[in-house]
This record gives sequence, structure tokens and C-alpha cells, in this order.
Amino acid sequence: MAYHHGDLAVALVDAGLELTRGGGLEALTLREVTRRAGVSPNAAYRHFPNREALREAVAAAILARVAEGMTPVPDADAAGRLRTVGLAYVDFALAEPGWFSVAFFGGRRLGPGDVAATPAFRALADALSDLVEAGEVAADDATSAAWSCWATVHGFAELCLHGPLAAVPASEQRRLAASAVDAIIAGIRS
Amino acid sequence: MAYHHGDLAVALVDAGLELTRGGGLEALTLREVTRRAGVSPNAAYRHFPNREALREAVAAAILARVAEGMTPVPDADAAGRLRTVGLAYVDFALAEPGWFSVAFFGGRRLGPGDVAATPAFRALADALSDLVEAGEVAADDATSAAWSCWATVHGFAELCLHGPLAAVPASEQRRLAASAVDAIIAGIRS
DNA sequence: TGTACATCAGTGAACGCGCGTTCACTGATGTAC
DNA sequence: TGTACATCAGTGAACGCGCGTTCACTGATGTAC
Repeated sequence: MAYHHGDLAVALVDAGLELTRGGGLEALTLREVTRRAGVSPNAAYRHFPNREALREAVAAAILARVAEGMTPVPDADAAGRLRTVGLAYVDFALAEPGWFSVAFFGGRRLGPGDVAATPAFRALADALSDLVEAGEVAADDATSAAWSCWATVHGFAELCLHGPLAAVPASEQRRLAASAVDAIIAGIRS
Repeated sequence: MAYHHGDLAVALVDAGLELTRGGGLEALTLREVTRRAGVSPNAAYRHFPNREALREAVAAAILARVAEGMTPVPDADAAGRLRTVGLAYVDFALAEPGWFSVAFFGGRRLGPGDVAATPAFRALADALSDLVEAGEVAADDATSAAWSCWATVHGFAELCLHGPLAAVPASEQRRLAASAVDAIIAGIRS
């Protein structure tokens, strides 16, 4: 128990992760974060110029976790890989609603650069370009197909998290998720 | 200018509509609503027991507006009607982001009853059952197809409102929306 | 290796803010005789 | 039809809350000689 904390910046971001995990960015207040770190509120100002900077640091940490948790398993064919990454997206959303809302896309607006850097997006783009090479999707349609896929899985996650599917048991959610993913993949192939 | 306002309850809900239109339910504070109505903060307590009740009244008014704005135009075939209602959903989201977020499904959790009562959902269900009758969708798949469609349009709206498609011009958004809707309809028919 | 001192990372108290809500009130409205 | 009075819809002031942020500070750390 040093008087000097040691690594308060890291401890604050950790507390921020814990907080946002439950309640998204809304739950991330400077006072609550410092409270969890066992430190006075203004101690945070030694490490972050203001609340917004702390929030950004936590959001960055969340994006890193998302990257970890969403590296796609290589699969036999391109369509199967597409399916895998889509279901992984929904799974992550249901497993970590708070982090999901921060990463996609509660609060912060993410620019084109952030999108391209997201592993989930890269996996999506890769699988799609494989489909193009296989001649199952026209090259001109690859971009719009990517948005269609993303829209479907994101919307499905929202339906489960904040919508009418919240009342449905998890097993049924998964079944419907698979059905939605299969439908959109079939749709972009036709 | 009566001392008695006349119809303050209605005036408060109207002010609430104006507020939520811009910023969703978050923007709806009791003090700001009464400020807009030109009345002291506590005047609201003559008409609503607390903030939550006011919020519910405004949410109900929004749902009514959604119902108005989303009565579907009858179309030649079932697939066309499905397309129309899907695009109307996205259009509404882009035209009225604040109300959209309240209605689908920011804050309030809507139960099965609310869902069934939503005109957009009814139109979706109707068009789908027409597809079933036409033999284009198996009866057993109708329910999951409904969720797939809803997921796609909702997710697409979120992509435009809070996601990477926010940076894209409206005409392109519409083009991609049509493409996503067509893809999911093609998917559930196969 | 030991000491003087600058730096650095915390503390405690306080600020102003907008919020929801409560209190005691006042003046207009509408009803009973 | 006119007046006494209960009711009802507002007002102004105040409360406590948690928030972000600032202030002057203090005690530990680490460096220079």
C-alpha cells in the first residue's frame, strides 16, 4: 500500500472497463471510477486532462478487447467464414452488452479508419472478397453486401439487447441469429 | 393569457415531443420541458406524478406519430410490400432519429403487446404471411424471417445514425438501404 | 554513502451546475345558496 | 342574479443529490552533490 499508487492510470482504465461492462459509456463517471480505484476524485487529473480523455482511454481499451475476442476462426469455405464472424458479432454483443455498446457504436462516432482497423470488419471484408473470387458475389456488390451483413447482425443484436427479443431465451436467440445470418448470406449470394 | 394554462398536460407532452425529436429520451428533463412550456418546474406535478410518468406519456405520443407516419402503401406483390415497409422503417429512422430511438427501442423496453400493435410490425407480418401463402416462404420460417427483416433494417438505420454510414451522403445511404432490404428479402425467399 | 531539495502523485475541501422534488403560498375558477 | 367559499392550477423558494472541476496542500519519491 504505497502512498503513490504505482499505476493509477491503468487502475482507472480498469475500473472504467468494469463500469462500462455493466452500463456502457453512460455509467463511466469520473467520480465513480476514482471511487472504485480507491482514490480521491481529483487524483484522476494527474493522469487525464478531463473526463472525456478518460472515456476515450477506456473506449480504446474496449476496442482492444473486442479485437481479442473476435479474431475469426478460419473455416472451410468463404460463406462459412462469413457465418462464423457474423455469429461471433452477435455472441459478443449478448455476452458483453456494455462493451458492445461502446465499441459499436454508443457515444463515440467511429471514422472509416476505425472501421477498417476492426478485426471483425476485416474478417467480414476478407470473407466477402473470397466470395467475390469464388464468383458468388459480383465485385461491384461486395461493398453493399458488407453493409447488409453488418446491418443484419448489428440489428439482430439490438433486437436482443434493447428490443422485443430481450424476452426470449438465449437458445432461441441463437437459433434466430443463425437463421438471420444464413438469410442475409443467401441474399447477397443471389 | 389565462392564469390557468388551459391544457398544460398537452402542452408539456408537446414540448416533450419537441425535445425528444432532437435528442431522444435523454433530452427529456422535467425542468427543460416546463421551461419550454413557459411554466414553473413544479407545475408539471399537477399533471404527472413524476418525471417517469411524463416520459411515458411522451413515449406514447411518439408511438402514435410512428403509427401515423408508417402506414404502408399497398403494393402489387407481397415482396414489394415487404420492401416498401422496410425502406419506410429506414426512412423514418433517418428523418426522425430522436423519435426513432424512443420508439425502437431506446430506454423503454417494449413488450410483445407493443410489438404486435406497431403498424410497421403488422405490415411486416402481413406481407410475410402473403409470401407464405404464395409459397415463397415456408410457414415454419415466417417468424424467423420477420426477425431477420427487422434486424436488417434496424441495423442499417443504426449504421447510418450512430455508425460508420453516418459519414455517407443521404443518396448513398438510400441506395445501400435498398440493397440491404433486397438482399434480406431474397435471402428469406430462398 | 548520506543528506538537501525539487518534483511528483496523491489528499481534503470547496465551487457551481442542473437535476428531480417538496413546501407553503396565491390568485383564478366554478359551484351552492 | 349576486355573493361566500371550496377547489384547483399555478408560483417562488428551497432541499439534497451527484456530477466535473479547481484550489491549496502534503507527504513520498528520486536526484544532485
